[in-house]
Amino acid sequence: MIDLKALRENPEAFKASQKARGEDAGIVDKLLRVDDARREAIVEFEKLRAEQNLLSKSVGAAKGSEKENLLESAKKLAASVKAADAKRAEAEDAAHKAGLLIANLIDPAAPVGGEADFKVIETVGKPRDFKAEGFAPKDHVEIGKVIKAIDIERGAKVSGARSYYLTGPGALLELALVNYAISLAVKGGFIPMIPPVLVKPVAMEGTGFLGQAAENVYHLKEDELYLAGTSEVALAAFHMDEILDQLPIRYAGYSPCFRREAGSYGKDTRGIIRVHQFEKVEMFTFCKPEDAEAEHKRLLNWEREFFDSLEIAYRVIDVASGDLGASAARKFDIEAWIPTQGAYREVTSTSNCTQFQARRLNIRYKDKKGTKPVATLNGTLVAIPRTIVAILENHQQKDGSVKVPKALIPFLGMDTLVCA
RNA sequence: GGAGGGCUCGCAUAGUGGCCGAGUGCACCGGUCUUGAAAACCGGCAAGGGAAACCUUCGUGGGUUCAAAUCCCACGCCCUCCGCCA
Repeated sequence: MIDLKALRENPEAFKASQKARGEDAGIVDKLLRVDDARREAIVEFEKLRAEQNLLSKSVGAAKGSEKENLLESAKKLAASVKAADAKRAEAEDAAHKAGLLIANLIDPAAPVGGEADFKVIETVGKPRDFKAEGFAPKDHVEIGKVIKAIDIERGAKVSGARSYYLTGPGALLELALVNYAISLAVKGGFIPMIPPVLVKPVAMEGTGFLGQAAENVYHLKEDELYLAGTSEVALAAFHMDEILDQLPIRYAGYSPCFRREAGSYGKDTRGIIRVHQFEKVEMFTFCKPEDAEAEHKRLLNWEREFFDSLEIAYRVIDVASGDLGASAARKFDIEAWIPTQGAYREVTSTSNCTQFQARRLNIRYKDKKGTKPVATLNGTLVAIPRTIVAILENHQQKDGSVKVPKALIPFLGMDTLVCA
């Protein structure tokens, strides 16, 4: 939810933000109108209600025929109070619904444009030169078969397209990555969490996933629950309706993630780059709004450290306005080099959601001036399938085996994944 | 799935139709006293909207009533017992 006061004071900023996202700017004016109507209805109702409260009190004190007379007018008043209340409820509902449609105000520092208009902030490491080493790299599907780490055929047989089994070394690799990521997170002061992934509409809506992103969410109609696409949902909602007194609070959530991948037909159909279910360790921070920007950099740095230690070339991009989620004011992605694609591909993503989610979820803190929504931020520490892709492809050797990056060896218990 | 008990301002509780937005204790914050602390005493202390008057909120949503924390209905959550499953 955006700040309605800020909207009233500067609607142009919100229109510009909507435009930069490639979304409807007209809903800004519409929201202003319904918000006016809402406030009018509230004033009208409160006026009548105050009158009724007064009158009611005098009824209790009165006696005899005076009481009869008072009762008479009180009854009439009760009817108009009821009507005004209904009108108020309707106006509030309309304003609330209109409010939910507007995405978070974009950080003016974010590059404006579509998916392709990102800015490269930094490129780290050099893509490995397989030509110089004298062999052509295999893609992760092939390597996965050779070392028996990934079984996509059987994944499709059992669960359909975009499903897979991690087998033997693949399964061990996931566990090692998760343990490594969690150990780093704990060292960094994050509280590790294993959150529910089955969540209520309020959590989904509060984190901004029921707008534009709704088609990518699994919905269990029978139970009116959703399968979350990221533990961000349950971590954000953890403190719903609370007033937090020590900030920042940092959690590292480990959970499965579910994505319908609607509208991505034909994209990344090979391998495990884009799948319906995967595990992820996600960082999540609640902090003061004024600390959010610095915290965003911190989350990015933790992501960077993680990828540095996997010895994989990557770049960091500043995601363009048109490619931001509804909740994000700004987003940085890490893209790892994928040799067989000759391209950098997204492996992590960190978003500054400013006070947008906290306003919807009613998560606040107190300072001298009053109670205000906190800021929330999230960032991927490790998303398993894409990280496995990056490791297998970047660390493959001529003989078909895969070298394990040093940092991961203690967690995996071996330094090479060999051909089965 | 069945039976019962509960849900009030951080915690514990009081409150069975108007004097209740709501008392008390603990915790917390400020002050007096003290070398300092404790104790004692005094004051403050739920949230939201509003410039204010005032309005809203006693799990949630409906209803009855001039008036609901209080009466009625539905739902949610927690606890106990039974059944079922592990």
